[in-house]
Amino acid sequence: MNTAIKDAAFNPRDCGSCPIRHRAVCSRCEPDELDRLDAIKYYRSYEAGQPVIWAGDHMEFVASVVSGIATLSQTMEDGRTQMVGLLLPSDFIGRPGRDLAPFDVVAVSDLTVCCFRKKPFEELMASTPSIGTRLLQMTLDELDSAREWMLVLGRKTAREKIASLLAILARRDVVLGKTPPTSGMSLDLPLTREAMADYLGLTLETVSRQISALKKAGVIILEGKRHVIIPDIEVLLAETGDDVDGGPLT
Amino acid sequence: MNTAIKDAAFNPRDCGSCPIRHRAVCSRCEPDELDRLDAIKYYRSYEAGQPVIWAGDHMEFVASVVSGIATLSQTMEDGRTQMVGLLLPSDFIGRPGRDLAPFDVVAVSDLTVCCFRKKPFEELMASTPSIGTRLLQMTLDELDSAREWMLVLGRKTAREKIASLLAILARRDVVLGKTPPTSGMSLDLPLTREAMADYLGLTLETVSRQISALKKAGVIILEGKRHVIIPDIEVLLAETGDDVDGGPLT
DNA sequence: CGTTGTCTTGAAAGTTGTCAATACTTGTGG
DNA sequence: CCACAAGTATTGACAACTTTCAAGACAACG
Repeated sequence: MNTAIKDAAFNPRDCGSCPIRHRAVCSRCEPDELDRLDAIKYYRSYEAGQPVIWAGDHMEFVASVVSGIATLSQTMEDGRTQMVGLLLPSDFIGRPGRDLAPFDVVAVSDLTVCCFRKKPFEELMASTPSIGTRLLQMTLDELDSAREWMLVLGRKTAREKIASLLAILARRDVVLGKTPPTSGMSLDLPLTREAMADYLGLTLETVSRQISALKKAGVIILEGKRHVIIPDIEVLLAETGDDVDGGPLT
Repeated sequence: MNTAIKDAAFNPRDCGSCPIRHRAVCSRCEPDELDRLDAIKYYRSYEAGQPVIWAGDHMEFVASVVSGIATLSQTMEDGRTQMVGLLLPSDFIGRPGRDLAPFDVVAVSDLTVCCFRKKPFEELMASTPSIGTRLLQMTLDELDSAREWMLVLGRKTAREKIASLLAILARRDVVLGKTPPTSGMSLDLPLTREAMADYLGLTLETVSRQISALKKAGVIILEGKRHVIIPDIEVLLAETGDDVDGGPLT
């Protein structure tokens, strides 16, 4: 709750100071296009744990994640759930041209999103190629990572799954400049054991056991439950089962 | 091989008679736009089993599947492979704006594709909104189905996976008008047991056993190895583990 | 008619899930 | 300030499911 207020510290009316200005769906817009987007945008915040959208809901808006983390997931009748996406700042929520949400979206941390009413956004997109082009690029990237995740879900062992998740989180922190890709780097887990299990297609007990196993093997060091130190990044990458040619974390 | 020749029976220079004209990436093009696409297109055929692209290759073209079936898949160093897409007529291969292929593409039946050299296609896309718009729509659809498949891979049992695959194939035949969605409908499996296993994240032995189990339970009837009769479609859908509200095969 | 690729089935082993008990952390209220 | 409750995480024992290894059936093809 405090976080949400703090995160809204930039001027919510000024796209120029927006922290996701250069990566979100609007990143290719010219100043005049940005003005038109500005006219239909509004911010919305959710507390950690709150639902943003339920599968089957009518979507009245599309949105960009400004700060915080949300998950995209699917739940079966008997309660089994599978996460199908992790939404980080600059990621896009919703789909122009469809009005029923196919998946649940839940805030896992305090979350602020920049919403656009769907109808005006669709009209704007039709007249503004730079939005559609950027959205296509983002969607193709997401499709590639969904397909990479299918390999993890379908073919990797529990231990490889955990190592893969840690490697992904490490790579993301490096890309965002949070830490250099050195040995000895550390990272915070943004997810509970249960959320990790939902991401990886495992039970939370198996997640816990495999994290303990990686700790016992010296691949990672735990500080508390959520902070991980990686003594040797290459050792971690070797545990993912992936090809490691072409250098680490590229 | 005969198939490839037969499939090329329509005039390959006339987009008007193209069997995927109304569903492929070009489906929204006006006649003049089609002429420009026409100028950079060429057909290419592959025999069943042949590779179309290897992961890591430079992509010199993008393409639409005209006839036949191809798979998109990923292989680990030790040989474990996961299929991440099934490419059917009208599906798009390749990605504007990237020149290394992220996945292997293999023809599983005789295959004919309509290729566009990548550079000219990208230029044309920049000046022809109807292509980009259609490609965005197709990519969003593929992303949704990739995410649905993540639930299958991560959370379903072997039996549910087989039932889900059969349900998908049945739904596709209904949508294409090959058969009405009646009880007693039948379908041909376009994949070997091994390819099904790669799609479902199973071994081919488990695929075989679960097909036998569904047969023994009366959910399906086998005629030969590749032809399936579905006595009661709702019984099959119940085996998928999915919610079946809202009518079958919708 | 043998070869090859595909498919089925069995038995044993291994991995992961299930059920259960316990510990740790945090926040609330007495 | 302490006690308690709730949420989160760890660990053990056992069960269940899927894989692995192996043998053999079946069909297509030269």
